[in-house]
Amino acid sequence: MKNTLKVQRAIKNLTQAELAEKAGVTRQTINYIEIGKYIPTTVLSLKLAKVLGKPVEELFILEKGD
Amino acid sequence: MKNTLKVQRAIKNLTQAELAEKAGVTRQTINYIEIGKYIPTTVLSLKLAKVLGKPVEELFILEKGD
DNA sequence: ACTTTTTGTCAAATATACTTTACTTTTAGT
DNA sequence: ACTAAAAGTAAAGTATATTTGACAAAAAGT
Repeated sequence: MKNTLKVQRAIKNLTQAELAEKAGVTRQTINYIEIGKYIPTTVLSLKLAKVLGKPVEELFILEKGD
Repeated sequence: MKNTLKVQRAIKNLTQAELAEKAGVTRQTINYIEIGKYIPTTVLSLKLAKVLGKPVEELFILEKGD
């Protein structure tokens, strides 16, 4: 699964730390998700979608292997 | 977080086992998610959304405590 | 009532999300 | 070049998602 977090963050002009705070997780969690090391739970992806103003499907995209 | 899986399954006339198979997980996983015992990963909720033909936000809804 | 399908549940094992703390590297601003 | 902010990374610990196998309860079909 790939994601567009970096771009969406840029659009909203948010740092990883700021996004983390708004989503209620740590900065490292956001960093790892952005890099693809972690797959977030659905609760977290819904929160990120809410904060970033985009549907989950625009933030996270399934890939071949998934 | 609450979910509408049971209703969506009914609309598509799918058993838990059938939905599980289409999503590539076990029947127990679907059962636990439906009952609220498990929060699925984003990969799984995207797959469920795909199979059920509804956006993630319609299948899973954030609640107060989340 | 009987049988079959579907759903609920449990326990043990494995994988991985998330936290905390801390340090390094990169980027941006002056 | 210097400084500060932002992003990347890592290890250890905790929590929880998912699997497997198996059985009980409930629902549906005949």
